[in-house]
Amino acid sequence: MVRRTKADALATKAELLDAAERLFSAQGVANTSMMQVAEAAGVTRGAIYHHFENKLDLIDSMMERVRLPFDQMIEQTSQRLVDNPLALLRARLLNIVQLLDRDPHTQSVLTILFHKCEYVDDTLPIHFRHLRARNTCIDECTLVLQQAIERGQLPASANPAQIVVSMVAMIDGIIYNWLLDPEYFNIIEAAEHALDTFIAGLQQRTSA
Amino acid sequence: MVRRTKADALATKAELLDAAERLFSAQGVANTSMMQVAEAAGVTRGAIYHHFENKLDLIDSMMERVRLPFDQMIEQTSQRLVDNPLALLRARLLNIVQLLDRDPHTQSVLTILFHKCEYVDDTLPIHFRHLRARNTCIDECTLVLQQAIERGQLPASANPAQIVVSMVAMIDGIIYNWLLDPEYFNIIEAAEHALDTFIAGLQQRTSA
DNA sequence: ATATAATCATGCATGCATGTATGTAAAGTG
DNA sequence: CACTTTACATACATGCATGCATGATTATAT
Repeated sequence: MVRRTKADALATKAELLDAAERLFSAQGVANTSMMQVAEAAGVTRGAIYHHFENKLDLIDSMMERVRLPFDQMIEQTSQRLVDNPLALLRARLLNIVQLLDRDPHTQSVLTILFHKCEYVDDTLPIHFRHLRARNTCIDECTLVLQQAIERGQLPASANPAQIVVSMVAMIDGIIYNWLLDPEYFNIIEAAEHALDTFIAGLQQRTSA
Repeated sequence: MVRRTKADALATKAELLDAAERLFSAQGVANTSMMQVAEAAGVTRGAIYHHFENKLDLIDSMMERVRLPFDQMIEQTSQRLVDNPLALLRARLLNIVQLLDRDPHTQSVLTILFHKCEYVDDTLPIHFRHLRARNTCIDECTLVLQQAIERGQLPASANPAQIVVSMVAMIDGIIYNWLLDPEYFNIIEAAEHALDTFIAGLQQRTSA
């Protein structure tokens, strides 16, 4: 087989990305060779170098396909909670783990980012995507928290930056541990319990 | 130089471990060759293979030197808080981040475990050490929480397993993010704030 | 219908990393 | 003072993985 049709080409490209996602999330990035990816996709290495410049470009394209949950959080959350900032914040953070719980692609990609990819200079563009998504998430949460303070849901003495660090760390930690062993606990229940308890603590400190 | 004295041999072995710790935490494990480690320690690769079987043995020996904070937590915490389980739990979890904040070796090793080491079959023995430490930490915290319930600090309806997942995830997330950028926030303050707020939430739910 | 360009396969060159085998000179041992 | 072992250095063999260059064949455009 040579020169398949344009639609076929797109199909093989997608299969290459699928294979990369599977292998990287299963064996690790550095531990997976281009040859393994090609074989898993049913082609040779030549096909990869036709569609992608190199390994990093392959990874980058693979990431490009999925919207990281931190990104998706912002647009997805309903607007009708705007008069209840604290509930909005809770809903948005929960949306992150809900997306992760339901979408296998997100699971694979986040597994790669958290556990199957060394954080080194070579792979910096990969992690930039991760960091950028998290930073916008942090900024967004900070804004919502300030609204919560303005509306009296939290005391004026509350430190939004400090609170956001705690809440994002909580979600990150839950995701980190759940990806290590998804059978160990239910991520939705864990996130709800953690968020609700933490928010309850914030509100108690309001009245204190 | 050939055949230095026995004391010198121990010194070079220590320098090899130091070099490995520095390079692995800076460049990643898979991205660092035995030659780089040897050069950084001022010897050749032959020296490494004399002291260690292979790369994995080198990493394992490097980990063996430090006690992971989750391990250290158990023995270190004072016993006089035994009549206040909740305070004991808080102290123990805080001890983890305090050790991390103060000890550079712990910082390097945890950086490797969290960010500079792919979680793959080849490096499984490495992560086993991490997981084992965390599991004993979880078990210990669960016990303390049950005591807190018995003493009425928490309602009988509280789910210790659920609470532990949240608290450990919180600490994990804080460590994870702090290691990414230690300048971004103060880890002690963040951990205290997160723990206190969460515990306050637990207690509020007690009275509810 | 012809020229062009796309889609991949194949082969090669190169470099790097690992592991091992061997050499060597001094330290340890009696 | 033998002579054995230790602590490394040096050298080699091997295997991969990458990147590129080229080839083959057909879709596609004009």
